[in-house]
Amino acid sequence: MTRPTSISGFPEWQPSQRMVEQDILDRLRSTFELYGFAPLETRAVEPLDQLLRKGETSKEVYVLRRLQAEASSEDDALGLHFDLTVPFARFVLEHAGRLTFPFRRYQIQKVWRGERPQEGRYREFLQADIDIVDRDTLPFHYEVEIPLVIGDALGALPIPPVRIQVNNRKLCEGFYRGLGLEDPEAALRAVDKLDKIGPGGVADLLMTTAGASQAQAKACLALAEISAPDASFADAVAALGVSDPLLDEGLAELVRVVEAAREHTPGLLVADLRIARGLDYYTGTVYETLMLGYEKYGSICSGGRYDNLATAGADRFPGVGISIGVSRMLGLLFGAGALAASRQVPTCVLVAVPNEDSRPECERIAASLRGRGIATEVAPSAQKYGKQIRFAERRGIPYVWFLDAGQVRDIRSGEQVDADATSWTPPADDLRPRILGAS
RNA sequence: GUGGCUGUAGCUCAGCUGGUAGAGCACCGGGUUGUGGUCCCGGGUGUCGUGGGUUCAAGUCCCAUCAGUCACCCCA
Repeated sequence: MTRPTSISGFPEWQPSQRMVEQDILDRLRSTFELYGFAPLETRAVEPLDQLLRKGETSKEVYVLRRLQAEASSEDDALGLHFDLTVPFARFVLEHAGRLTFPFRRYQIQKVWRGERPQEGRYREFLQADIDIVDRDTLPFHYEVEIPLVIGDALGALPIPPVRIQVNNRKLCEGFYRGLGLEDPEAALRAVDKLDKIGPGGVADLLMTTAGASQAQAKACLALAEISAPDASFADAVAALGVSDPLLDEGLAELVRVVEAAREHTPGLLVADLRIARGLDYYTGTVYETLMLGYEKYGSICSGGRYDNLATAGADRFPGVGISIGVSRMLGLLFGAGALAASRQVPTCVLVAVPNEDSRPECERIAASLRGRGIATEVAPSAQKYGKQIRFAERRGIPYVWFLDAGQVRDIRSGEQVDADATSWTPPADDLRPRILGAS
């Protein structure tokens, strides 16, 4: 049989990496719950029409089909969800009667997209998503809160510092409207490419795809180039001399987001009027997040305000949410050698086995340590002690227990002390694997 | 999904214009009838991504495919 190989876009971490991931998920969960978000898991599949409802390109959705199924009815076709926001919107509509609003939930699950994989881009990946929805109307202050939660959540991780870039759809659309542009959506898409194709490229695109005149393109670019860590961006926008009610509304909102973040975590957030976001369902604040030093990898966490995602008949559930690309974040940092676990296994203590007759006694030692929360395993065979120490060393297990000597050895320092299995405790730092990264 | 680049040992790589594979590190065994990491001696551990083709002969040339990566697209 030929050796199996990996499948493009479906990453599998090594156990030591999975320990890092689990640690990170624990911390995210902890922060989310600290803010009162309730856990939710939705099924992996949604009806295809639900998934494609919001203009998603159908090509990137994996469709579910049984091997034996006849190539027939596409009405009941199922697809794997490509994000957690759309399934959540469906869940809210379906269970609105049982939920209390405003409803805030976090959801950490795999999602699937049929895109061409690259570094940090996968076909199966993990997202950690938070959303707040309310019935009929959603107070604006939740758009202020979301980036603060994320700032805390990411700030508690052993990753480089992050910068959340924020913009507001109302601001952009109001500006474009005030400018007299026909197609604000096209203008947004063009402006979004500023980093990639530069001002000249964006100007061309604005004129060819958004029907902008040279003057209008110039104004759009001037807007897009505005960026500030505080409310000063509002003056810069005002100086462009465009007036529109929606623009004013967006400006006021963005000022509130920026100022609140400045108080909560200075340096966390910056108003960046080039941020557009491809998704068309955003209607207010939009967020993107870069890791400092890893800007070229793009956003690891994005989201925004949406007003029409969870809507059915007269029921409207506007929401705001953001999603951390856990797999992307980890993949990039693993690849850069910027994140690792201090050992390959959870084991803290290896009990050396002097001879097989003593194995039961070794197991008793191990049980005693485990009983006090110390991860312990017993050596696989009664080899020479050197070999057993090596077994521990190769896995990064910090301590080896010697039954006959009644001692435990820190194999990193070589320090060996008398120890009693009913009372010995390792330093807190050694109890579990440490995560080595930029924290 | 479209196009480009890459694919040799666990890792980093060498292998010229075709002549059945090498280095460093890692790893394994021994020196050390039992407390490792230094040192000494010994060991290549490999379907040259995979499958075809050309050839007397393919790691090397051709085709396909898979995987990785980059750009487009899109986005976490």
